[in-house]
Amino acid sequence: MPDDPESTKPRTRDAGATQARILAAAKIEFAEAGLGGARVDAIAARAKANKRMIYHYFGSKEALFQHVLEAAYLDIRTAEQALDLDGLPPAAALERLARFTWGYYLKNPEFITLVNSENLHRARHVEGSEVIRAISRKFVAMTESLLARGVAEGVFRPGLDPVQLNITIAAIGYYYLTNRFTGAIVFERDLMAPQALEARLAFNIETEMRLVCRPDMLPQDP
Amino acid sequence: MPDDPESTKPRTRDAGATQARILAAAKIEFAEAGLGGARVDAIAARAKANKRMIYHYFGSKEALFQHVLEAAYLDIRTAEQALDLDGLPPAAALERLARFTWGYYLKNPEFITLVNSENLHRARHVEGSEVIRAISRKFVAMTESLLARGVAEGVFRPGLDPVQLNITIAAIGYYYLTNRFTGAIVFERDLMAPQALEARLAFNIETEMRLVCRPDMLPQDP
Amino acid sequence: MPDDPESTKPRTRDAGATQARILAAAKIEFAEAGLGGARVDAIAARAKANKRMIYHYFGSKEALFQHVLEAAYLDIRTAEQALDLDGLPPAAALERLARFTWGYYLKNPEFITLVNSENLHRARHVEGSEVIRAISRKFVAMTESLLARGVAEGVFRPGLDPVQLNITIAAIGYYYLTNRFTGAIVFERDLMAPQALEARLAFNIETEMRLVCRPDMLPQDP
Amino acid sequence: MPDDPESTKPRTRDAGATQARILAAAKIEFAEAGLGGARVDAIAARAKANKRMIYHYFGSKEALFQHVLEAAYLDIRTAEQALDLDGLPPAAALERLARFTWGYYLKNPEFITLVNSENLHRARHVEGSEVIRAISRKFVAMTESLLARGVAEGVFRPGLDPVQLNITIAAIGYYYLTNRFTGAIVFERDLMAPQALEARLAFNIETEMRLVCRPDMLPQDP
DNA sequence: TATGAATGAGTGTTCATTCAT
DNA sequence: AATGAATGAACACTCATTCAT
Repeated sequence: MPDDPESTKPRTRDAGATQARILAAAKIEFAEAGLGGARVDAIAARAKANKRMIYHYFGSKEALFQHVLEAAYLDIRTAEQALDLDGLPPAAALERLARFTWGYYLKNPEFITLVNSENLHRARHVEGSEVIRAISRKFVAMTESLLARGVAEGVFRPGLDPVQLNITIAAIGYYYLTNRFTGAIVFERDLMAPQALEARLAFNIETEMRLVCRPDMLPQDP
Repeated sequence: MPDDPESTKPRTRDAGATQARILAAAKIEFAEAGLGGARVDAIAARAKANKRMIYHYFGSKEALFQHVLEAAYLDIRTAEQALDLDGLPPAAALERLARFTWGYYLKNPEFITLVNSENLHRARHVEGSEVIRAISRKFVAMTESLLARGVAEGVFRPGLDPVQLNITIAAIGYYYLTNRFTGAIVFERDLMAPQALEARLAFNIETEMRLVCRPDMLPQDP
Repeated sequence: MPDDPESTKPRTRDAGATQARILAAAKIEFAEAGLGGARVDAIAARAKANKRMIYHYFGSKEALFQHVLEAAYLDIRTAEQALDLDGLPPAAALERLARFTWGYYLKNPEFITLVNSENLHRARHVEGSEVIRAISRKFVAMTESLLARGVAEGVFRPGLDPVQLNITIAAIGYYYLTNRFTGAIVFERDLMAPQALEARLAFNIETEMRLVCRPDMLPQDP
Repeated sequence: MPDDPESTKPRTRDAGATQARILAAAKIEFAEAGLGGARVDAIAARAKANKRMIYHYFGSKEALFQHVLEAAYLDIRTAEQALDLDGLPPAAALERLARFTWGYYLKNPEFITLVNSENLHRARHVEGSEVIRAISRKFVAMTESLLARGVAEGVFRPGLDPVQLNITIAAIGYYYLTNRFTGAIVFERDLMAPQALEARLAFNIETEMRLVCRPDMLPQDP
């Protein structure tokens, strides 16, 4: 039987493919229900794999969660590194980072839920991951060098802590999206309407620019 | 036997007290484990109440969760209303709101976890609460009038959306705290050290001030 | 406040009335759900009495069931004795008994369910009731004397066992009604339609007449 | 290890056998305690199966009850079809049916309790079963053709409703057996003594013959 | 007499995980 | 490599009954 890339049915005896299907299924399930709420049966069903395979390849539900988390962090950090901020003027680079972060959260909503779940469990699963530690360092370094460059060029305010900046960039997008359900009720507004998303992105960029840029380098208000 | 106010043992035959103990215990348990992870047995044990009482008074685990959520929202919104922002100059009022929000999250960490849990469940339990809807309106109105006053006095930038501002004020504190566990690993820093908390509060105030105030009204950098 | 006989609310401090309400409620609940399925809470609610009263007056759920059963047997046996079969010619008396039995089951459907429930429990609750034993003797004696009279008058066949006759009279009505739900499906017919009930009664009388009367004393078929 | 057909212990990894053991255990438990009184734990223990398997194979206690009921109806109806009434003269065929019905109830006492339980629940579980509807039709057809044949041969009375006849045949056996416990008290007689059973069967046949046969075709009384 | 609070043992059901093939 | 059967511990929830007033 020839390879059928369209099919979602298990290609019998293809270890790599089975693992990939399980990981993909687990990402969805964990994102929808959290670590505690996720069901191993549901993951197996979604992956069109035998439940036993999950244990064969990953050992336990928690270990699988760890794998999923690691992959998630790897994915966002890799995409960030590909932004090539160095090739842009500092202010433009900052905006690109801001847009990317927002866009990534929007396109990968599981990332947010996974991180929330992991924090509910006090980062137990991420703690031992050397991979995550390594890529995180590069992530901070990226903002650090961007800030330094901006200051050197006289565009950014000096003295800003790159960690605080990173946290803030993440926060203003992440919070809006993770709390979109209660937010819709508290603020009586459809926070996910296209216009609303656009407005939030603009507001976030404004926030970041005013935080980072020297006031005299800001575009004038109309 | 005289009243023993110190005792956590059930004061027999006191319906109100039992309900209160159950609610308090539930808040802790739900905050620690989320809705799905919370155990009714654990809540009963913590409340030093019989499990049956939970069902007697609240009907179900989910209904109890709803009660806890409602109480949580009521608490923060009530405290906000007590801030008396109207009695302060706009910038000072904004700072007070910023400090309060940060302080409330710090002192009531369950609030954050409860809200996270509710959003994992798509705000299903908060949806029908007219109480929450009502107090939320007053909350938005408060910021709205603060913004208007600041603009009128020439201190704040015009055109700011009070909802976006509220979200941002919440976001930059909430995110830092809810993700403090993964954050500690990603940023290789103890985010909960007293100094770190102080620094974050200062950074947040700075962020908000620059966002809201007219640049010429900001204190000069050294 | 004057007595309000219409009210179903408990007349405070009226022991007899409370007991009666509890018994009535229990009869309905036991009939609907059986001994095992009946809920003490439901009985209390239906009786608009405090649950504690059930235990005060009857001691336990099972004891209450026993009371209900005893009352039920007493009721049907008393009504039977009031038929005054002796005042009628034998064949007419037999028909009256047949009609009464059918009518009683129809008007008191709980009786059937109670008896079923008691038999599921191997007559444990009825076993010790001297009342039931006593009235039962009179019940059998009634048929016995009817049969004897019919034989003496040359209308009934000799040698019939009054116990078998009693059982048969009960059976052909009781079975039809207790199994009316599965019966409706098996026989694809609405067994409870007025016409169907009439037809069954006629069929039962026919069965009993042919069983008891001498063939030559039967009305000729058309 | 060789097959041990004597053993009631689970032959490991045999799905069909496990299902069969569960069904058999459930039949006994449901018959003894009714649907409500039956305990899933008890069924599992009796079946020497893990409780989880009951849910794996049958989904729920109620679904299991439905399976048991369906099997019970299938069993009696299949046995009836095997009676080959067509091969006998009408009166003999009627007697064979009467003897079979009585014998089946005696040998399968669970059947009666299951049907009682199902009627307590208003035939909820049997309602949707197309299987039961189909075999029931054949059952009625059987008596229908027997009656027609008997009339054609001049042995049976014309105009008898086969449904009423079926109900009566069932009733006079079923009622005697299902109410044997209260019956023993009411009639102060051991209704299950071998002689008593024999006498009842004879009485029932007599009842049915007199009901169905033309009076002149009945054997003369001594 | 009457009440509502409280309880412990149990219900049906679910789950992550392991076994046998 | 892959599968479906099997398990035991737990889980949310229920119930008859008793306690305190």
